[in-house]
Amino acid sequence: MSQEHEAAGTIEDRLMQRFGTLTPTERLLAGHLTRNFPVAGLASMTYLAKEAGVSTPTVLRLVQKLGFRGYPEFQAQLRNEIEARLESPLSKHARWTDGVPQTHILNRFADAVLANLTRTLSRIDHADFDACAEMLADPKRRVLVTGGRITHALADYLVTQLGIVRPGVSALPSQSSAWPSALLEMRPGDVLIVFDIRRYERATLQLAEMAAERGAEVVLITDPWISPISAYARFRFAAQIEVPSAWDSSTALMVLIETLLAAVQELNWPQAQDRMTRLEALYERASMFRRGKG
Amino acid sequence: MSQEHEAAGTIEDRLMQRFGTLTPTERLLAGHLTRNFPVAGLASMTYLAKEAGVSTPTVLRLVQKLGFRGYPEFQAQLRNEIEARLESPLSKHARWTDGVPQTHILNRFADAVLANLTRTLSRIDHADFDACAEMLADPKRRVLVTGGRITHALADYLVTQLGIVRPGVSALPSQSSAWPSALLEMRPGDVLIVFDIRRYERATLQLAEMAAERGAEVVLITDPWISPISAYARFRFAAQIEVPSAWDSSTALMVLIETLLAAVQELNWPQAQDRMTRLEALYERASMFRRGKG
DNA sequence: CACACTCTGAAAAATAATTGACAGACTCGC
DNA sequence: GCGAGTCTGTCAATTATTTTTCAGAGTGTG
Repeated sequence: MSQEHEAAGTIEDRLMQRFGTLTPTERLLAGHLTRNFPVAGLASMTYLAKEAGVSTPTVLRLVQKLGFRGYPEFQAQLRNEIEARLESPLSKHARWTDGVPQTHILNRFADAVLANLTRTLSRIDHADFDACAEMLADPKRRVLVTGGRITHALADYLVTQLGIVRPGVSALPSQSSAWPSALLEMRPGDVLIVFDIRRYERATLQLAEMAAERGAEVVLITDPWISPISAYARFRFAAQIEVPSAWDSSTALMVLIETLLAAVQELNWPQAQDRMTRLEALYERASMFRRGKG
Repeated sequence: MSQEHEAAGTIEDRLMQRFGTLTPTERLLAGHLTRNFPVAGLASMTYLAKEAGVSTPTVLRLVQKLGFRGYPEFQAQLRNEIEARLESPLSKHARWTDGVPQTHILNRFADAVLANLTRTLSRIDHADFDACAEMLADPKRRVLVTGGRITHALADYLVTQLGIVRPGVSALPSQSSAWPSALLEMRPGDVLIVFDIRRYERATLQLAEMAAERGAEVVLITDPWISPISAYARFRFAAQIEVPSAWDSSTALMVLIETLLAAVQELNWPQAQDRMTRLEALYERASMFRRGKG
């Protein structure tokens, strides 16, 4: 069903719906607005314009594109929405999808994921975390990543993103028959990142063992039951993975990955930035891009 | 810092605290303010005065008794409080890793991710969501999945997991040169799931367009700025992706995927369960074949 | 009942915000 | 390259809002 919600809808909806039709500067503003929603819109137009880095007429034009006659009308609507939001049971999950019973899969799942995340994050030993990030930021070490049946997609993601920030990152081949030759190339001080959850695979364990023997630093990303690889790991991070389904959630793993990535990126920002701009240029040249800002 | 703000605390607290020292008309105003807190305070002083049935100087005097230099300062403080209140209760900072400054990347990132998640989940149109899950649960439709430079890992994850639950799921080849032949095989009613965020790629847009022309149902998973593919999509889901880093977070996308997976799995649980046990058995045999584990 | 005092709102003055008109900058198609 | 068209900020006019001033109304006291 459904693209008829055009005319009305909440301000947030309208912003998203019309984002495509906005001009570059207006997108700048729309971005700022959604990022700091809704409070940013409560300030005066002048202030909002300054914060977003645009001029006041741009603010006015955007607001008019959203269907309001003027800024005051926009603010009135915004206040109404805030009122509605604040009045609904604000303690619990009032922010999940309204109009759906609490037993709907959406709500049950959202609850579980949120709980997983808070637990996972609060369990991180920050000293370990910092040390691990520092190790991963060292460009002299090469980094190999491997995952299991389910987690290989996450390993892949990590390789892609970490590979943007620093050189020498690669994925281990997916067939374990090809691992020995990869191990042979490994130097002491190199890093092996292993994803290993539930159904721990024996081949992965052996891989970690051999890597550790060859002097590689093993980083283990696992579940709360802790893979046996832990024995060979210099760093280990456990993510909560249980959700109301027959399989395990990878969301907390994803957050772990991204948090590490953020830390590594922050640690050697100059190089990372340099790599990113160069990479960007290469991509730019390689394919035709839509115009527009990121 | 010399003088004011001796009375700290939230505006509501201050109102209560000083209620006793107020004059009759000021109490009228204070009552109105607490009854319609906090939205009443966001309007202009003139409007607020009229609503409360007092004059504008009275408003100003009350606000000054509360310790503010003027009405604008009062409103700024009010906005801050609203912002704090609108933040997810879960992102109350106390939960994150203690002993680390709030500015540590771990905390900043955790905050951002949590906010993204609540935003993303609360934004899902549940009717759309249900309809989409039902469509994906239909075993007669084949499902193709494709992603971009960064999102291909997510597409991969979706294929792996959805492929466990139902038959006929595959990833589109990664080179766009191989897409035409894949399109040729597509039948009306088949589903194309497209991940498309920021830097929207032109080739992906064309793919979606052609698929839609051939009668395929397009499901778009995108960012808040909404990929232009939206025009061809039967269903579209937007995930918040901004985090304190130079790249975009995929966590919210991951949650979207998993929530959909959970819904699909729930919809045809018997078949899914059957497939899962059979698959399990196959993996068991395969690993024994490789030299087994206990 | 006058006096001192406080409280209150009307109106004016000061300040800030909103909006429209315009012109330079930029992009795109040719 | 060049013109048509679009975008965007500067500026000024208009409008609204905040703040000050001040006089009258209310209150309680001696």
